[in-house]
Amino acid sequence: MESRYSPKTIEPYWQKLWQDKAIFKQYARPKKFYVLDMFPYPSGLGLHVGHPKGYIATDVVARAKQLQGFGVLHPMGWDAFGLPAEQFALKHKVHPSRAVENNIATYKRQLDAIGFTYDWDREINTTDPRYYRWTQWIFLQMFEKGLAYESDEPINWCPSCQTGLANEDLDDGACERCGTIVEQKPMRQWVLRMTAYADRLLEGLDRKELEWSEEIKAQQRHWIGRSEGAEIDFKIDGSDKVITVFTTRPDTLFGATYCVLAPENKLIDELKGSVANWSEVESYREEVKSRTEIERTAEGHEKTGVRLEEVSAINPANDEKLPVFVADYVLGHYGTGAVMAVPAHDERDFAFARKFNLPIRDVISRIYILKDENKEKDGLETLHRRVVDPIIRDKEGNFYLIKESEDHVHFAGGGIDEGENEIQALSREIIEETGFTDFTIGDRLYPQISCWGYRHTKNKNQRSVGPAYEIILNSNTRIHSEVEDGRHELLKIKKEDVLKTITWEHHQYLFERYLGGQNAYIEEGVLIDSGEFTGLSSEEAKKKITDFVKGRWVTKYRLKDWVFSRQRYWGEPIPIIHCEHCGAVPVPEKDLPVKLPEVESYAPTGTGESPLADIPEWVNTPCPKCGGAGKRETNTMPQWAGSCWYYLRFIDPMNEKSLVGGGAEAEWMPVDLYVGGAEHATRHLLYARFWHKFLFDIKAVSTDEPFKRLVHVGLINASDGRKMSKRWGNVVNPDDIIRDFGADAFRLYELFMGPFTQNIAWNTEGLVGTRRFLDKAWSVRSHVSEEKDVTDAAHLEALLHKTIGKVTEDIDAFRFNTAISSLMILANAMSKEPRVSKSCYETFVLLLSPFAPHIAEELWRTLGHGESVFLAVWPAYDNSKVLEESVVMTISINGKMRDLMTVPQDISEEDLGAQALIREKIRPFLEGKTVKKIIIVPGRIVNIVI
RNA sequence: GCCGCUGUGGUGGAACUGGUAGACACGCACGACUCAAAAUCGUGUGCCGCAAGGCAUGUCGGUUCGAUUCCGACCAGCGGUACCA
Repeated sequence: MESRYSPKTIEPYWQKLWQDKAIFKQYARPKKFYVLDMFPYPSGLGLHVGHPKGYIATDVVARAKQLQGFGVLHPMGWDAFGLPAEQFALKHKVHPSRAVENNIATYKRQLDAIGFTYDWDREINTTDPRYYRWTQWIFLQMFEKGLAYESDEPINWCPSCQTGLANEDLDDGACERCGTIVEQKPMRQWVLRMTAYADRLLEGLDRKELEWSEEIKAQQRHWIGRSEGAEIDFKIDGSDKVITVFTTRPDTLFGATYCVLAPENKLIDELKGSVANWSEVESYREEVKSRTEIERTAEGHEKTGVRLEEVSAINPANDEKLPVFVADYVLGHYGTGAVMAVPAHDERDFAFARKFNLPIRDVISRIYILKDENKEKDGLETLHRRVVDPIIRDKEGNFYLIKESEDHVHFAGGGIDEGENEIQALSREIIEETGFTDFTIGDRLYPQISCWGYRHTKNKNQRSVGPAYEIILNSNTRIHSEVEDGRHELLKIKKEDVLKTITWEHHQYLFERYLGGQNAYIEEGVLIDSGEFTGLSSEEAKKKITDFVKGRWVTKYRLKDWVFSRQRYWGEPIPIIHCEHCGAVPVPEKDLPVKLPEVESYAPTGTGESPLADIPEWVNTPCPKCGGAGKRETNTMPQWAGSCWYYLRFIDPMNEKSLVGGGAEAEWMPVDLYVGGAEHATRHLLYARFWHKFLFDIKAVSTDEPFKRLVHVGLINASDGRKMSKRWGNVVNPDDIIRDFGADAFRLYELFMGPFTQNIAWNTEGLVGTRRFLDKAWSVRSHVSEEKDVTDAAHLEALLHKTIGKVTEDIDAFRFNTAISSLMILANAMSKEPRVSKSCYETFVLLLSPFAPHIAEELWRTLGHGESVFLAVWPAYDNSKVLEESVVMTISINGKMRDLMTVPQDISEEDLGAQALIREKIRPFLEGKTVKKIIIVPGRIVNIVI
């Protein structure tokens, strides 16, 4: 054995041996474990130190699992179609296939230097025709089932990248690659009906066996954006046309005071003849069209719109005629592109109504149920009462008037009597209760509030509901009132103290909303002023009102179908032939793959057509159905297509009969552990789940969720906190780190830096720590006794077993940083011992081996083993060896640590308490105090309460 | 705005089901070795204080004998999403 640890010599040696001897192809074992990385997109820049973090983690797990007796599948491949590769090729004037080849070679060399267990016999490359043959095959299956279809809807078009994009490819309305703001461009495109799987994609997330972080699940749920609601028809007055609106709140239908159509809504064109101000409407629509999504949102949600003069919609609930507007706050692509506006209960409608001076009618009130003794009593008559409350302030708003009665403090409101309206009742109540007569009635506040409870003065249940108004006192003119009789007290309270002073909860709420300014009440509650539905809860009313107006209960999604064609060269050709007679005809399976033709120029055409369209000898081909003249589809698939199913191909990469053989598929699926960046939450992971569920439906796979456990890796940023990028000149190359510190120190450091899922800044200085640790682990080898009967000190043995437990658990839980720290503690302890037993050191080497495989293999062999350490067996944990005879206990006074005491493991509680009290450090604290209680937590703490 | 996550020494971070806050590591200081330096080894290192002791886990409250951990309100940062009816 070398006396000095030299990673440069041992690392390439063992890497070669592991490959040559196929150490990591123990596939025949009875238990399987499929561990997968999100395969890289090989860019021209090569790897930086941030990239391998996830790969190192899966490698640690793969090695540990093999030691624990599993047959482990741990493959690697390349995702290489798509714009980045094509743009790199254009810039460097090489063919994309050449560029990809070179980039892969660089990546592979860099990865191999880190020492991974990949089975390169299973390497796949999405741009290889033998691979994309099956990507095309899956597309054809979708086409057969009607899940792939052509559409002419406007799509997101990036004028700089010259291609259409899916919704998922946008970043704040801009192309996520180049930052150019996208346009809406109508063009023919292929679309995958992902919405058909929306519910199943949601459902799958709720499965118990799916071990995914809440974060990613929440992101996917949000992206799918399922909402249930009603489609309700509003007839157009004097016409047979209807406006169909979508609403999640049919319970607010009686509060609708107008309708809004999205500018894109085709119904507007149909109404052209009856719109009096057509030119105004038309110019508004033009204006909206010219503004991008970004501009629309940048305006701070300021509402704009135009009324369709002389058009009215009829509210099917009460036959009221409502004005109709066109406004861009209603989106054309969601729901039905039309809404009923209920300003009292929707923020956007509220803002629009205020701006355009439209009526606001509240039909939902918040319920307050009085507490305890004031709860409604069964079997009593229930009174329904309309009330109104004044919020009375002086001119300056310095103080507010509140009434104190019996044991409550509240606003001085009261009931509305027969024949009175709100304003009359309000005026009367103010004068009666406060005596003030010179006041102005201000804003009516939202919402009305219902207060339900038992009134013992009447021995009845009472449900009162009503609005509040702001009242401004103009002068001190007063007359005789209840206050003067001494029955009540009138309090003058400063604004900031009002909330504290009021005792009725519903009046507190009222005042809070008053302070918050006028806004819509968007929560659910109980219906008011809603005809026969008055008094129902929102929940009850939703379906009843929908039925009443013959509406349909429907489900809508935010998720859209996946725009699947790109007008670029470097992608999988879509295997379709267009024929004048037969339409879109699938390429027969026997003719797959449709190979991407070799071309001189693959730059985008600038016409919105794929460069493939310029190659007549490729495009022109007979129709497979009728034999007539046909033309190949010239659009290609998006970058994400190949990654939708690659994990299946790893299982059976050479199969020429099917994408994956059934037996092998059933043997290895699902993927037990999948590790990759969180940035793929709504694209790759959603797309792949969609394809997988489809493959499950056509019985190509046996599971309907592909990835059992998903862990997302935290990013490594540059030391300046920014992303590592050529642009900032802050990129650190793993080659340099491996040259200076060795691959093992590099692997350890990547995982030791911090919690695995957390983002963190790179710091090369930290590497000396993990390197020193390896040096120490190496030097301890010279303490190892060659004699058989040497036993370790008791504390070392206990520590060893603690470490076995800790490392085993931590690897499972992805707590690599603390696993490594516990290995450091063990190494430090061994280095202090003059003699360490061989078995102790061997166990240490085994525990270290997943993290630092090269040094572990080298040390293992010097201990006299002829076979690889990775064919050995993971050490077993013995709990009985962890317990020591004596234990250190904390003595604290009132929870504060004061002293430590070493006692035997089996000491009785009485002895413990007694001994604690007479400790030298403790006694001074007890002087002149009484000991109230002594709390003992065995093995941990004695707490003296004084 | 909404959803999710995170706030602990000079730095990265640790703390199991509420029980010694700061493990492990970096850095720094001092010492040993050396002609010297690097490397290595040893000792120390939350803050204030000579000390006894006090103060400390984003802020303010609460529960508890005892809170980084549980509860409530707030503040800050990161990520996702945003006029989705």
